[in-house]
Amino acid sequence: MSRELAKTYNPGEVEDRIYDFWLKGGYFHAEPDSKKKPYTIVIPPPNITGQLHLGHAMDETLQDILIRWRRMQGYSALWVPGTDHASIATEAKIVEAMRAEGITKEQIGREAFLKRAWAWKDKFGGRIEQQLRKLGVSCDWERERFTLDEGCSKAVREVFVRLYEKGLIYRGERIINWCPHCKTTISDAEVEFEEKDGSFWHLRYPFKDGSGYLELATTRPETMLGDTAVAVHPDDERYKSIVGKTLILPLVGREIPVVADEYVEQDFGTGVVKITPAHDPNDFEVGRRHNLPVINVMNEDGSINENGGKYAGMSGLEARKQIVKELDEQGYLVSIEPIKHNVGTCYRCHSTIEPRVSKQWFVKMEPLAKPAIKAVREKDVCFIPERMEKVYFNWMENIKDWCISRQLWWGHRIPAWYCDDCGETVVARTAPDTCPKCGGHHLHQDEDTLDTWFSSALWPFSVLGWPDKTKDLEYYYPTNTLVTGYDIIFFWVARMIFSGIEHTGQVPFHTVFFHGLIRDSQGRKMSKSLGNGIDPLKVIEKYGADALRFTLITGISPGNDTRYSDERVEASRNFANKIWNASRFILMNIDGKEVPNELPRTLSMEDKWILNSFNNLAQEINDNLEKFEFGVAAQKLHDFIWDQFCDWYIEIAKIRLNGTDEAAAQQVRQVLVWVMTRTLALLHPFMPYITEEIWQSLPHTGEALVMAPYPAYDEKLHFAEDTAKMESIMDAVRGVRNRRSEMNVQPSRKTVLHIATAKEDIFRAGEEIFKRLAYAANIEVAPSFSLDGAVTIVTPDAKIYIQMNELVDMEAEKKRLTKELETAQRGYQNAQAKLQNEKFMSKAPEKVVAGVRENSKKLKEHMELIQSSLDALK
RNA sequence: GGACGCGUAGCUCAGCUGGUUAGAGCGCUCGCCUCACACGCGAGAGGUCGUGGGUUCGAGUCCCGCCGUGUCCACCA
Repeated sequence: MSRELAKTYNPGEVEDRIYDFWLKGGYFHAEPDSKKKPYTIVIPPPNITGQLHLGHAMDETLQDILIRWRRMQGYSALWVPGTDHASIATEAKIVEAMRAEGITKEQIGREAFLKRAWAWKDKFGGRIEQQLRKLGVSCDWERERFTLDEGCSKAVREVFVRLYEKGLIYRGERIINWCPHCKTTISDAEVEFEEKDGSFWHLRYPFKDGSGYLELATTRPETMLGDTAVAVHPDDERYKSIVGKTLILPLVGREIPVVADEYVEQDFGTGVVKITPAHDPNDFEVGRRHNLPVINVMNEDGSINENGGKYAGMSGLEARKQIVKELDEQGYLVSIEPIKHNVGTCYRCHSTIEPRVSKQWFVKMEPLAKPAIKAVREKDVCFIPERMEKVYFNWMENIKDWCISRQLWWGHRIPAWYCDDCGETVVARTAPDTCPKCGGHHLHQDEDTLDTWFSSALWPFSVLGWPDKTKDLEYYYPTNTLVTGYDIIFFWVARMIFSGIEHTGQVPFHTVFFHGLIRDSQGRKMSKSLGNGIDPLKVIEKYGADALRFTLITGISPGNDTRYSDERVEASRNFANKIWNASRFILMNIDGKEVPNELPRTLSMEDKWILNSFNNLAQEINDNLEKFEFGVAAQKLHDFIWDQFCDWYIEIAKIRLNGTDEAAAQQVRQVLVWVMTRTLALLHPFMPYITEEIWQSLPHTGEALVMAPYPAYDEKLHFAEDTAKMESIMDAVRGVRNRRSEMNVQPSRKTVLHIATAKEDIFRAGEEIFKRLAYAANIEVAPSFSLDGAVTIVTPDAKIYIQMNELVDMEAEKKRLTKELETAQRGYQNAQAKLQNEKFMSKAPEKVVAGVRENSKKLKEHMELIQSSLDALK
């Protein structure tokens, strides 16, 4: 076969073709196999409304590396893909699209709305999956899931009913976070605090008995409409006498008591707090302790309701203005103080959250959190990096009940029915026909849906078939590794852990790998508002998926953020091109020849050296992947391929390839093919496309690299002696190149090298290497030479003379040698100081002492050789 | 208020349980279109590892203080 290969790698031509090849081969599909060990990852399901961004790209790349690696190692590696219905985000988008058409969801009703939503899902749900494929991810697409599909929905209902029956789900009136824009509750985790400029209104409330006023301050004056008390600290001497007295609420006229409660901070403000149980979580608690009435003064859209008297109908802001104005007019406003304070906002739309009392469904968290804390503490679930545990513990140990009902339509409808006849609440897996209490037939289902995260919390087992006892569940669960960003540790990771333990009796995964976030080249978070987002698909189009993948993992370390820049992708693209050209070189040299993919019987020094290096590499890559050190693994692969294989081995291989000895040429061809194909295997999880493409064109066994065995350390490839020899020669070559470069000798000018060494055999064997890589006309090797006026190079094992008298600047040469001597002397003295240090000798480990001793000896010899060169110049 | 991360070459970052002379990519300088690759080859310059102490035979690495920077949690009306 003869193929003209382009000088540069063209990913666009390769990627789709290779991906199709993988799909046709069914390589990504996994089934339970008793002969194999399972390895499972479930994808963090992206939102159906979402577009692929760099965060996904990194997340998926890391998972794909793990899955491909384990698959090649012989595991039954399953990667379950899927998407999340993302109730609040999706519903917002659909409502927005409807607004463009001039319709609201209320107008069309629930059923029609859901019809639209599913149509939306069908239209856009596939988009992100197609985008994922472009990255080269090896998900088992036959098992694709959706959080709102039948199986997941069944799991959701099952969980809800079980928790309800255990008393861990309840419905009650509590203070919840209300988003007036999304018109739904959100959980505490979904509230983001933002520092904003605000005002502190100092007010005074009059005593009923006319004995004056009590001064207090508030940041939300409009909530006074719902005030049902004023509180002071029980130990506060200033106010002890007034506890129990009655105040008249200005503007409203309601009589409210002064209560004593420890919640009040004496040193803050005036030490007096107005209590609005319906609109502040702390006030709610105070209200409970003192049996205060709860007066809700707010509508769903944040406007004032009928409890607000004449302010009813005004928006929150309007009411605030009007109330402040009237308070001022009537002498109740003391002062206005500007302050900065944290305001809770909705994580989706960033509207200010209005806390208000409402009847909602909650999950009782404490009993669920306890075993989940234990599982992480006892390392049944390991966090990488470990420090993320602290964040988790801090949250779990202070956990509050989880508000799970949402006033949305797109989501899992709460499986609760209310009897219109007797008011009974029925929670069931399927819709009940009759009320179990009164036998009535008039039941209506709760209008609300569940928090999106309620279904994603079940993802690791719902996608495997739970609550049914499936083969998949038995074989693939618990899953092995969860890969995600540290930003969703509360939303998702924590909730999966307690859900897994509660419902399956097992942790959902044994390891959580937290990667960092990707920032822009200036270190800023990528966001729509900044417009600094990068479209991974455009990057792939320009540089290739492999280049993007490699960029996203080079230099990363667990849990730390990284910066994206085009320059870094270019570097990865260049690396891909380097590999491409190395393979082009090999293909060129085996073209038309029968080259088996096996090691030849005899191996040269350099063959053994490269095999030894490759072997160490295999060991290191496996070790680093076990430790999730992706950045280190990528670096090692890069260095081996570029520095060792291309820059040295291929260059040296040319000697035999272009020589007259056909047996030797065949030998080196085999080594090239052997090392290249296995290096491609090592690299495959990182850069799947180019490696598969090249591997297919080289002699190989097996039908696809994606299923080829992953190289591991092999004792038979350990060649210490030849590696040391090769290093000696490489040192000498580098030394000669260095000297020639310093002296500006043209590469075309070949010179004779006189090599004085005790290891004559080694250097004689390297003759051709010197000729090719060190511009030698030929070499002379002997224990010593007596040459005048030559430039000398001193390496650990040799002293090399280059005879170029006319080019030698004696003074410069002297200076250089003196400097080199000084460096060596410093090192030697350093080593000697250690060897003479009794404490070092007695306390340092044997290995370290031996190392220093060896080093000291070498430096001594080195110094002597330099000295002799210096002497020769005089 | 609490917790955590980061501060290493001009830039972006590695550096695992402390152990010889601290690394890479990009950028820069010099020389090369050497028959795989100029998305390349060879060579080079460039670092008091934020700072002050401490532990140790030995600290970029461990401990404490400080400075700068970033993030998370809590939230005082």
